[in-house]
Amino acid sequence: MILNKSWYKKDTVVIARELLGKYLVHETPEGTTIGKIVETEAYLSTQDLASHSARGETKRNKAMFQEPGHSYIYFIYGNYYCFNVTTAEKGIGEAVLIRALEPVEGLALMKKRRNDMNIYNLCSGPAKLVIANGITKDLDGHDLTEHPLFIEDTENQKFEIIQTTRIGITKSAELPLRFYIKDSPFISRK
DNA sequence: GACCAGATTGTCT
DNA sequence: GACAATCTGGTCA
Repeated sequence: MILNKSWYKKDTVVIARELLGKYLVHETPEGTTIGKIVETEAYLSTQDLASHSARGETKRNKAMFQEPGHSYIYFIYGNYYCFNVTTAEKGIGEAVLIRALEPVEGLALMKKRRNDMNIYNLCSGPAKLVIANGITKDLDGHDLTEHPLFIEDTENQKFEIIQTTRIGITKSAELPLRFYIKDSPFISRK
């Protein structure tokens, strides 16, 4: 079942935790890929200088200020895209970065896109999972309750959640806003 | 118009 | 473990 709009109406940090274990599904002409979310990071509006929204809305981060439950995809380091789920009310500017997935379906397609045979290296990083799932900038601002890109609920699963500091940032690096499933071999970094 | 930092990855040591 | 590659948006260093 696709997570509906009302599911996204809660605190960004709560969503970051609850997205763990959910399925990210992308349907393309080449086939469908599904990955279980095993690692996320929350980016807040205020008191979070690492967030793109810290200095207000611009053309680039526009999607971040939409209603919750949309995608925010941005280009970084000249080569890569990162995929976020928007949260918080329209105009606030918060989001959850999806950092790693456990491949569930469409493994052959993911391998083809990633040019790599090792499943532990297919989606173990924010830019890697974007490539493996064929996500493009065209999907920036996409409503994640609609096809072809959406997040699906899963059966109740039991796992322990680890909360720690975020990765790859210099500002507000001390904030404990990163979450991942304990002992998952598919996360980006320990 | 120019300059610089950046929510990363792959490659080399 | 260290660092280069690569380019766009935001700021004016």
